[in-house]
Amino acid sequence: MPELPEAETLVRGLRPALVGRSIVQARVHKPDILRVRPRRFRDRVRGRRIEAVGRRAKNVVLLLDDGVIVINLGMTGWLAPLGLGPHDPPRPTHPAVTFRLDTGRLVFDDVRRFGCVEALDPGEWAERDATFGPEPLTDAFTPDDLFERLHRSRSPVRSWLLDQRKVAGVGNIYACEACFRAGIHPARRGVTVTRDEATALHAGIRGVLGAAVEAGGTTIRDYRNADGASGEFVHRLDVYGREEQPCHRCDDAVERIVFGNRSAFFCPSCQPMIDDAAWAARAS
DNA sequence: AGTGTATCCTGCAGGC
DNA sequence: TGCCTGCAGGATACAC
Repeated sequence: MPELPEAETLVRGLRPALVGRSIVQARVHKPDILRVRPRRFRDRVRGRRIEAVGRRAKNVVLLLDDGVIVINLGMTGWLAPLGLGPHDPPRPTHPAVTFRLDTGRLVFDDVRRFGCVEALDPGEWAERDATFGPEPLTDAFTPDDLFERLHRSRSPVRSWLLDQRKVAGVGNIYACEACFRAGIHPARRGVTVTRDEATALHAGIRGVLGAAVEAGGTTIRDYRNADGASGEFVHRLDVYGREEQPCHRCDDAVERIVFGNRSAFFCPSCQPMIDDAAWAARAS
């Protein structure tokens, strides 16, 4: 569920509550949320101090005085700071890991348990960090770079955008929205995207992610920020979840198709399909 | 190598 | 009411 804007919103809410706190002990309620045995995990985090709270791709990153906790929220994961501010968020319903702090506690709550909590040493974290593509809201992400790499791929653009090694933090909602903003059919092969279209896609990705961060993310069903509040960007989506509703640009009906086992939403008029044959004809 | 599919898990909505 | 199917914001292990 959470993509870059949702993880970023959560991080911004957690930061003031968590920086400077120490982890007294961790309790693992659902061991399948870890990648190591619970005992090993507990040993790695016990007694550590939280120096900083950040985000990389869709992950919440707790920088410790010795090591790093990386939390992948999966589809339904969120972090509840309890006893750390004036108001508590709603009570977690499916706690997977609880960090008992010197003051209060932090609960990783995850209904579907697709999330993952890891305790890495600095070297392991550097390795992991290097597997992610550029952060789309930083200068490391440029239109030229996007074009050069996308143009070499035969993947559908939507699928390419979901690959965290290509661009960090983009998920299904914002991939669909960015394609709409750029006028690119989500199933078009990367190789068919022109330099101008890649520039528009770059602007679309940045625009939609930036606006969604400002709006506190998108709540379709489960997403909650650190206060337990919903994300308001759901009201500003152009195509995602809007099957059969009028396109905000041309009034035609938004369509839904499935590929890569996931729904893609698009406007058939604003985002015409260009397949290999059409691409060949256009190139000649 | 690079793409596409199936799968992990739970909850909910809709059809009958 | 209850049972069934399909669907969900992610990531990855496989098949080709």
